[in-house]
Amino acid sequence: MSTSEVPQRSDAQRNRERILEVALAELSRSADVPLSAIAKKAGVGQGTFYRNFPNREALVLEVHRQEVRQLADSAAELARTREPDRALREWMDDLARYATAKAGLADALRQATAATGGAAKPGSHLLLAAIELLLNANHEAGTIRPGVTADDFFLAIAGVWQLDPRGDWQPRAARLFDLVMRGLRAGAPGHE
Amino acid sequence: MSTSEVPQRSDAQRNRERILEVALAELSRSADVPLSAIAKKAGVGQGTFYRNFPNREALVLEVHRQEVRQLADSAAELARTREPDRALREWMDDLARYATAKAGLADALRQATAATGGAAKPGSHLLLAAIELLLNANHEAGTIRPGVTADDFFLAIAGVWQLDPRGDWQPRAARLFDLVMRGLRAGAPGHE
DNA sequence: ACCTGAACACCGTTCAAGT
DNA sequence: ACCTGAACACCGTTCAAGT
Repeated sequence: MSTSEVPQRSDAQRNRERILEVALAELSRSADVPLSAIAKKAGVGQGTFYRNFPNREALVLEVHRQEVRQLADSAAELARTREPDRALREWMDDLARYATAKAGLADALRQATAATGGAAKPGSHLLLAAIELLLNANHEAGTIRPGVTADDFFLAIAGVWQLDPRGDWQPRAARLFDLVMRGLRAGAPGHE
Repeated sequence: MSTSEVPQRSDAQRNRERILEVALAELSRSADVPLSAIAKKAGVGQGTFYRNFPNREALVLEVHRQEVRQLADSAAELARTREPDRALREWMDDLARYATAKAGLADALRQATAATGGAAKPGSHLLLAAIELLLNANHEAGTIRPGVTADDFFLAIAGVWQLDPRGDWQPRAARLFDLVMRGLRAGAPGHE
């Protein structure tokens, strides 16, 4: 989709990039920065902002899409270069870092998708596919029980979105992941 | 606090109750109903609304407090009347029903508390204490491993807030709870 | 003591005018 | 083709005037 667009004028392209850059930084901090503040920091007028993103939701979804892609890439990379169980744990740690560093973005996404009644989150398919790589490697290695879907797993670690970025979230995250891993290992061939 | 207030004029009291009633219904549906719509449906002017709740956050927190109290009561009741493991599971089902029936409220709460940088959610202490009753009963019965705190447990089932109220959430919730229970049982004295 | 609704501020979104 | 900023609509919050 967005890769097959007509080439833009270079100044227009730079405007779009600057908006996204500023939006990522601002939304990570807080879900309710005014769009006018983002436009101003990016050095563009309101009109230019709305030319690129027709509304708040479109902006949030695009920022989210980029971030999710990185998480997916990271999962694929870990699945390729680490032992299965180590890969899974490291990716969970990545996710916890992401969820706490960009808590505002998660809120913004929830608001944006809730408003329209449920615009599918872009890239979630990509992310689930990458998680599946991690899970499959573990299934094959016998480190976790079969029959656990990427969706199951993602739901089980959803607690990361609840962690308080300003607090001492690391030990809470660690305890969550330990509990989930225990649940995944229970009944695995290479276990018990 | 709010129980030791000066008695209100009865019409004022009824106004407050009506506002809360309408707010619960509206916020359950969607987190971003205008406060003016709530005031209108409750049949009061803006001023009366703001006399009772100085801002959006105050309203959301109060509605949330009432709902959380019910969830806590339900946990205590189940802990008293059911076998430990059965009680825990039924309460999780309650929670899933709550989270899907009142999804908007959960969003509203997140927005309200995020806005002020982190107003403590009222009643969460109450809720965690009630969860502890459920967990302790299970620890004593040997149905789950010791060393799991109410906080751990609540984080592990946080996926309920991710369930789509318009979709087929029951099976997803069931799979989540099964996975969490497996994690809790692993290493329990009465197991393995 | 409590109520109402008009008034004000702020943010999302649009659009006329410019290059 | 793209940009700017003023203008408009809507919602949160306040407040003067009423009972």
